[in-house]
Amino acid sequence: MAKASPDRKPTDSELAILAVVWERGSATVREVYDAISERQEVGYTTILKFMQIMTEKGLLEKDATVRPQVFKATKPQKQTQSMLLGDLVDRAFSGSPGNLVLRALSMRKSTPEELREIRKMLDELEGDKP
Amino acid sequence: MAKASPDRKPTDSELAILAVVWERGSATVREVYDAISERQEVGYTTILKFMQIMTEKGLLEKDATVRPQVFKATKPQKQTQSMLLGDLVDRAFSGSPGNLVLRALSMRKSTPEELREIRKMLDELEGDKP
DNA sequence: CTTGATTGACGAATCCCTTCGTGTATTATT
DNA sequence: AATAATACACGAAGGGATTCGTCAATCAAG
Repeated sequence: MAKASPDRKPTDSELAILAVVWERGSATVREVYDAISERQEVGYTTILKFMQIMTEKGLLEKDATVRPQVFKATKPQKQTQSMLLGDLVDRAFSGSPGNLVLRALSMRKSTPEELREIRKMLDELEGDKP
Repeated sequence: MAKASPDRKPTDSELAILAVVWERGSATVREVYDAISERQEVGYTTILKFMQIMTEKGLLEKDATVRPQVFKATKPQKQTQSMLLGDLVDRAFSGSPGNLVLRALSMRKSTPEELREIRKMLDELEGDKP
């Protein structure tokens, strides 16, 4: 069988598209275009081309049986997030996730609920080690 | 005066070089080359070219008065880390740092000391809000 | 069934990252 | 000082990411 691209990291532009698809579960080219063009000046065919390439790469898959064909992500958001994070940790944080977490927290943008969530996660992690 | 690139995000290769420079405080081309070529097959002139371009971009600055010229980073590591993190949060985590932190923690690679550090940071953040 | 508007496929142009080859300047050694 | 080794500058090639223009296919109205 033909080997696709061995799990490359999506580019910034590709991530922008993935974000829309993840949020909606699935999306047509026009839906993605509408969402992105709110923030950036970009052409419809540009988005289309990207989504075609992403389909070739295996980042998206399309259902061509329906007319405005709908795309969905082949990999769940969480998995891609983990990959991206691991990459950043290795490359910019000396392989230390804790290091990264500290810096992320110091950005002071987390809501109280999030902080509570994080604390709960900490409890689990530490309780894990009796 | 000529406007440099307005704080672009360093590429992966540039980050690899920055990592070496940050760790040493400053470094010559050969030092960076030695460090990186331990892990990757790469040419000396390739590293040199990168460091020249990075100097043009303003990522590095060099002291050319000494003979094996020494380079150092123009921006502190923490600042670049924050930029990279903010970028990733916006692009892949819906702008929610807490979201990112949770996922980073779930990677289970943090040491107990790091977890303690993180808890301390949490305490500060929550205490901050009387 | 025509016609106008969307949608989809393709190819080409451009830009920037990445990688080296080559030639020159500088330092070290004898 | 002569020669070898190292360091530096410059330019150019290769490739992938981006961006669009163009044209064919499909759909919605009338």
